[in-house]
Formats: sequence, structure tokens, C-alpha cells
Amino acid sequence: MTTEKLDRRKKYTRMVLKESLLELLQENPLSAITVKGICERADINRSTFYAHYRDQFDLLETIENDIITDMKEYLLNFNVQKKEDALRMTEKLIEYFQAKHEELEVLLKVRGESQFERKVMEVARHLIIHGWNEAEHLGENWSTYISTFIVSGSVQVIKMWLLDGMKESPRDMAILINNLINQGIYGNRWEHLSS
Amino acid sequence: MTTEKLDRRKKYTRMVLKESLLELLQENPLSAITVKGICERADINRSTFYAHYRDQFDLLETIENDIITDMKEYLLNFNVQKKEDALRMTEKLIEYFQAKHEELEVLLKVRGESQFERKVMEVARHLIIHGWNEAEHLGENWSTYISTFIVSGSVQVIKMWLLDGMKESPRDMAILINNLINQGIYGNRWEHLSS
DNA sequence: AACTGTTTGTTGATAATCCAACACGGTGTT
DNA sequence: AACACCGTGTTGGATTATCAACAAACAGTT
Repeated sequence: MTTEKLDRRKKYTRMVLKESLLELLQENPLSAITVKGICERADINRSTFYAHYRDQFDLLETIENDIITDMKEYLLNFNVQKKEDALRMTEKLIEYFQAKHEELEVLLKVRGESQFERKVMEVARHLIIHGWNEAEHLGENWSTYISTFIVSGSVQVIKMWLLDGMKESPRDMAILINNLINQGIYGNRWEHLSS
Repeated sequence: MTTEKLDRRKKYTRMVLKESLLELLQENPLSAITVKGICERADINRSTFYAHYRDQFDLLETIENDIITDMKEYLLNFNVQKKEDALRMTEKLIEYFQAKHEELEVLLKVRGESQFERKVMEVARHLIIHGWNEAEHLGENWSTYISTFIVSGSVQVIKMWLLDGMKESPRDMAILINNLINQGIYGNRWEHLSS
């Protein structure tokens, strides 16, 4: 996201189109949402929509990409060097989810034509690979499996927590996930894996 | 208010400028509110403001006139022929105040450069003259004094009720005002008045 | 197949807003 | 008096959005 000044009108137009699509997604499946419906909700002319986006899927993808970028930038604010920092990073990720829960709940529930959950997993994968690299002594092939296991588990747990009303604190969730991950890396005998 | 279609952009611009001025009036006295401040709150360019309004007082006056017009149109929906209907009209006026209380509270609190309260009294005066005309058997000169007395008392009572949180029902307020008015018209000896 | 209703994608002219800039006036400070 | 800061009122050119209309595609019905 560039710091270059954006014309107020464009800023407003994109904001209301985004908000309108998110609102409509709370009420309808994506397949039932039309460009016409989005524009009515936003009170924006249809030709203006087409000046900004190709179609409703393009708008959705832009929303997803924007929040992924925002998520990455948010996490860049924090340093991560040691295993203790990895715990903090997981907590920060969960805090981000909590802060953006209104938007994330909608996006994580979308069925069809949405790659959002996959994108979130990619962010988490990068975070985890960056923070937890104790498995590096294993072959690269096994690392991929392990990180996939850890990432999938973590993201699904966070998603469940989010959609279930975030009753536990981000800190407790981070400790839970951290323990699950480390229990799997530390203390287990890797006797069946080859390099 | 014409049914002619208004360009969406103009509609939006006027709406956010109005909302912004009302918000700022909740936080500051009118004398401290600048065109620059309104435009910052509304996120609208200053030259656009000047394309629509002369200054902040012009905007305020437009807001006041709009709600007065809306009030009048609302009351036109109801028939008024007999004294019983006059009670109903007072109730309708109080219901209107209740429905628009967020805006009316702000406008009624404005000090300086605002004629809103006077305009409300004019609407009430027309309503009362239309509904209560039993005093017509007195000379016109005395009618003016009497209606001024009744209108001032009524509007201040309604204002107090509004700003105090509207604890009583519109119906009860209407009955109270109606009794106060009729007690003053019926049963009193007008021995000191000349025609 | 024909029909109807709805949505899509596009177009060109017009309207509205934005932006940066300018000169001026008011206020407070030195 | 001079200066600095802030807000005002205005300007012109550029950008963006609106509007109404059109042809085409799609979905459902007969």
C-alpha cells in the first residue's frame, strides 16, 4: 500500500463498495451477489463499479489481498529472533485476528471463488517457518510436511476461536498453540523419518 | 422538497456536511465551529463546501429549515377538525420530536445565530391556532397574546421533556399540555378583557 | 422455440468534486 | 510594528462519478 495520496472520491467509492460486499456476504452466499446488488447497497453507479473492478470476484479478491497485506505489515512491526519471540508472534497474529474479527469472520465463511483461507495459511506458514525452525535439522521434504501440519492446525484453531466468539484471550490461545507445536517438535523421537 | 432526482454526489456531500456539523455542535459551541473543521470531519474539500453553502451558518439554517419543512409535512398527514383532534395533533407533534430527538436535541441547544427554537414555535403556533380556536370570540389583539402564551408554554415544556430524556409518553405529554391549555380557556372568567 | 425479466458490460456527455494555489483578514506573540 | 499561524473565500484545470441508454447474455416460464 503506497503512501501516495489517494483522491477522496476514489477512497470513498472503494470503501463503500467493500463495506457493501461484506454486508451482503453476511446475508447471502457469494453466488447470489450481483454487481447490481452491491451498487444499490453502496449507492454507487454501476459504471463507476466497472471503472474500479472487473466484477464482484475481483472486488472480493482485492479485499482479501488488502487484509493479507495489512496483516503482514502488522506482523512486521514485531521482532522475531528466538523461540520466545515465536510465541509472541503467534499472540500478535491472534490479536490481529481479534482486532479485525468483523471482516475476517465474513471472509473466512465465504464458500466458492475465495482463496482467503489459503492466503491466511500462507501468512501463517511464513510466520511459523520464520519463528520455528528447529525442524530444519530434518530433510527439507519432511519440513514441508511438518510445517503444513503445524500451519493447518494453527489456522483452523484460530478460525474456530474467531467464529466461536473469541472467549479465550489471545495470549492463552498462543500458549495453547505453542505447546501443541513444541510438543510435536520437542520430546518426540523421530525414529521413522529419513533425511 | 421536490421529487426531482438529485445527483448522488450532491446528496452525499450535503448529508455528510450536515451530519458533521451536528456532531461538532455536540462537542463545541457554534462560535468555535469553522468551515475548515466541518470539512475535515466530513472529509470533503473546502471548495466543495463553498459550492453548496455560503458559510457554516447557512448550512445550519438549511438543516433547521429542512426539519421544519419535514415537521410540517408530517403533521399534514393528520386531519384536524375538532378539539379532540387538537389533542391528537399535539401528540403527533410530540411523537415527531421523539422520532427526531437526536437531531432536535442538538439544534435546540444551539446558542447564537440560530433561529430554530423560534421556527419550532411558529410551527406550534400554527398548529395551535388551527386546532384551538375557541378564543376567537375575543378580539384578535387578545388572541395573539393568548396563543403566544400557549405556544411558548407548550414548546418549552416539550423541549424540557426532550432534553430530559423523554421519560413520559407522547400521549401523556399531550394530555398534560391539553389540560393546561383548556384550563386556561375554559372555566376562567375573562372579566378584564375588552373586545 | 418464443417470451419475459433481470443482469451485465459498455459508451459518451455532463455534473460534481478534488487539488493546489493564492491573497487576504484575524489573532496572538514578540 | 512586525511576525507567525490559522482560517477564509476564490480560482482554474484535472479527475472522478453520474446518468441514461444500448445491445447482449442469462435464467426461468410457457
